[in-house]
Amino acid sequence: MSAEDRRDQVLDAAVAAFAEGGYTGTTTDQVARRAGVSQPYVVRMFGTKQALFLAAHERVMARLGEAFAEVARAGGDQTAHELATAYVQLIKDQDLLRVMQHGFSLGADPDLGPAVRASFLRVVRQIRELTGATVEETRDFLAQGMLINVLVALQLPEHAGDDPDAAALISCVLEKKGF
Amino acid sequence: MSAEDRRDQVLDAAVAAFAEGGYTGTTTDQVARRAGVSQPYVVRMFGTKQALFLAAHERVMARLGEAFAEVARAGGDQTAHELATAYVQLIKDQDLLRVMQHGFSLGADPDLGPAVRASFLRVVRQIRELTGATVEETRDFLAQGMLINVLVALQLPEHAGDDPDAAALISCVLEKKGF
DNA sequence: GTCGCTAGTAATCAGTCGATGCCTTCTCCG
DNA sequence: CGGAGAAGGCATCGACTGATTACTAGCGAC
Repeated sequence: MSAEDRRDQVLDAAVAAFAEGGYTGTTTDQVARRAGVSQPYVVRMFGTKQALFLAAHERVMARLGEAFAEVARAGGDQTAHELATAYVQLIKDQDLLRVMQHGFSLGADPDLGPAVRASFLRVVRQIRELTGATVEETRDFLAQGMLINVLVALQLPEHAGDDPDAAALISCVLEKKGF
Repeated sequence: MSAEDRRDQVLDAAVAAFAEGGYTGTTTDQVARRAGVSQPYVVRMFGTKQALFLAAHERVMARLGEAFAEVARAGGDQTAHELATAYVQLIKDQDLLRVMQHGFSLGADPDLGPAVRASFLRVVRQIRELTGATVEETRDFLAQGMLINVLVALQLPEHAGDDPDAAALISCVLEKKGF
């Protein structure tokens, strides 16, 4: 297999593996097994585990950026609401959301922190440019997104049956967004 | 030292240690060193590392609940806004926020997931009871809180100088809340 | 005084993890 | 054919980690 195809394959595996387990909770061997290659090969392909995580995280954030850009190309008139719907659709692949969420927890890491900050700000800037929203509107948009992140990361939708309050909150947050 | 005092001391150390590093990224030895005791003692005191994290997480969420309850006792008339201010004041101790944030990423863990879900829902229920807010108002309140969590976890306030967009977002989110 | 209980440590074990070095296999080009 | 380079695995190392066991010092009761 060509190096580039293999790299993509390993990155897909890395996203899935890091989604459950996070950075420190995932081993390079788990990534390797998912990708069907050996653990040393994964390490050497990216140099270090840090670089592997950053590449996976970068891929996730890039995918989010592409999804938003596509909404803009479609060119509706309620861009903010359409972005929200696109976001909810995208994160039906919970792996994306989980890797992003784990990234948020790495802000204090001296090596990974700057990279995750940059990715986050890139998306924030993109949202503002696409919607032309005010800072306050951007804030509210982001806030809803972060709440969605937490609810899904907590697996509350899966456990909504256990708790009526949880069910009410979830349907309220995700209503009319096609979750 | 009495067992209870020592336990409190270790729990404080655990909150600080887990705040940076998260669950998998923190060793029981790091907790022990912070508390000034030996690593085996920490493990035996709580049985397992999981139980130690749960106790630390529980303490953090309990502290949050107490802060909210105190606002209710003070008995203002703009409870929601006062809760928000109390929240921002409380999480000036960033360790609390970080442990909470790390907890959110553990929702998929079969052992820790149910506990962090329960703690989260307990706080949600408390907010609704204290403010008498509608589900939508509760959602918006929570959403702002989750955005604050992410911004602080990303250490964006510390790095606001690097990026004008970041600075605008932060001041917008935390304005009038005394951060 | 010594017995028993509590707080706490030192030593150590068995497993795990990221990383490195060396070998093999395949393919393409001359 | 032959060799050079790329793809990829195997063996292994050194450090780390959670947990267990055995031991010691202090202290109140009888």
